[in-house]
Amino acid sequence: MSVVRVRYAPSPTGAPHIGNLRTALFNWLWARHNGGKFILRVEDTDQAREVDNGLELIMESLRFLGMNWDEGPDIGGEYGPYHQSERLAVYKKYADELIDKGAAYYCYCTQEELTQMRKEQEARGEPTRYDRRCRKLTAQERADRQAKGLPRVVRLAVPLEGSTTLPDFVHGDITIPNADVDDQVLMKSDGFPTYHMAVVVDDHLMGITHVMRGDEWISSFPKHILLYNAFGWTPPQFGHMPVVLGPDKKKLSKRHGATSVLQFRDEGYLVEALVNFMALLGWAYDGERELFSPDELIEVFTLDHIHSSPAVFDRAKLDWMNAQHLRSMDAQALTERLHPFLTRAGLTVDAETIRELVPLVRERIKRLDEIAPLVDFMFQDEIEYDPKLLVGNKMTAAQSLDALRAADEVLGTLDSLDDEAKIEHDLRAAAEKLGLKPAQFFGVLRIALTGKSVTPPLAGAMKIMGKPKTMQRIARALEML
RNA sequence: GUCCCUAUCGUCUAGUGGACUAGGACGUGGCCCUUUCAAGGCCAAGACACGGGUUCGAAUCCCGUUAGGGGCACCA
Repeated sequence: MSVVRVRYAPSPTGAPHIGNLRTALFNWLWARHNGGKFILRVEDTDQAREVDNGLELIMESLRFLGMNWDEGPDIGGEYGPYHQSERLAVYKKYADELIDKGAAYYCYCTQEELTQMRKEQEARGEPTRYDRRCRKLTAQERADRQAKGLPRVVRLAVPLEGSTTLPDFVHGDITIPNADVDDQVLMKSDGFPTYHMAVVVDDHLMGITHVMRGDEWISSFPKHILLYNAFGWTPPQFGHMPVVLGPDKKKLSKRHGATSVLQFRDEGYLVEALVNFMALLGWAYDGERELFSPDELIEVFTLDHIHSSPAVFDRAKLDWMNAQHLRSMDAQALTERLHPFLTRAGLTVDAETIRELVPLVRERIKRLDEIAPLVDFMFQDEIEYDPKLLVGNKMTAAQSLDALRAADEVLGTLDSLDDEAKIEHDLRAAAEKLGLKPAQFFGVLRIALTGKSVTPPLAGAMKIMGKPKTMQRIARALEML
């Protein structure tokens, strides 16, 4: 069996969104599953649409997701160059070959002629397509135009009869009458190839074995197969991936909020979760198991389970999945991931302390960025809160006072607050002695210590804050009561 | 308009003619646990778009209908 070679071939028009990257992921998984090659190629044949840092954003997204490539514009490879704009001579050569074979022809129609033609077709209620007038040019007419040096494009001479069968491993074979296929432009008048020309030539030259691309390409699929036929090349295996939709069932776009993985990364989603989630968008293992590490995905990913219908991107499930990965993650790794999110929130916390924070927060956050508001009180010098909160529901000020005094006394006798189990035990005993429910007792203490009604467990928090800060907060609360 | 693709719980999906009174997960509701919040456990509601065939038998095959989506560029 020949080695699997797949590619991700985006055009550098901005940060790739989840939909594009999901397709890239399928390619990458397939390459890794087979020990094959994953190639990054830049489809920059439209100068007008290009964005300056487009390629950089694409590479950054891929790197973040851990999708490493074996050949690409930055690292080269034996099939380079990997920028289509640097392969112009190659396309020219193959276009000439098609002309020589009679499988393509020069077209001298101007933009104006074409729009005029389409307008008339529309008026007559006909499908809009090139009417092949230049294909019908006589040798004399052709020579005349050539002599005048008129701008020209190269068009594919689609067979007038018959039909073409498009082999697709996700949709199954699709057969299209050739009469429905337009004489597509292959080479633009500026010497650049169109997507159709470049993709076929490059996939063939680069030895691509499987093409997985978005569903939106299926309508130009016939042109591609026809081109392979015209060249006498064997096409790679094709699979068109279902599109990813937003919650409104429309194709995912910026309108739906975050769509770039870079944004997701900044919001505190884990690579592991993002990869896991994207893999399950249009692909399933067995319908039962759905939590996978990237390595596990590589192992179990196969083409036969790719869906043919579109999938809606469900943020709630991503959140759940992120939380799952957060919990199963190694403590040290989680510590490292959490660090920047604390720093960014203005909290200076050393790695050792974050390590202690991990068991306190890992089951309470769904995203990394949720850590700061959860633990900030431990690192601030002063906390602000409404003293009224010190008296809980169904409690009197006297009871709160008793609770805080008891806590002050219990904690005060301890050398340090390092023994969480002991603290908890002693505090519970104190509550019982006062005839207070744990919820009431700890509720008051929680406000005194944190200023919030929702926090991680108190014993763990006190341990991290240390005795002086803890005692000082209780004292301050006592003053306010 | 025309060509093409798609159609199982709200969402992601399992299902490839009989094991389907259609399974799992997210979400939702309830209960349990509980130091708040989570997490966890248990339970519940919830789907084969519609209509025709084919077949002893259809979520599964075929044909229509409907509804979504995509294309119809010297854009990818």
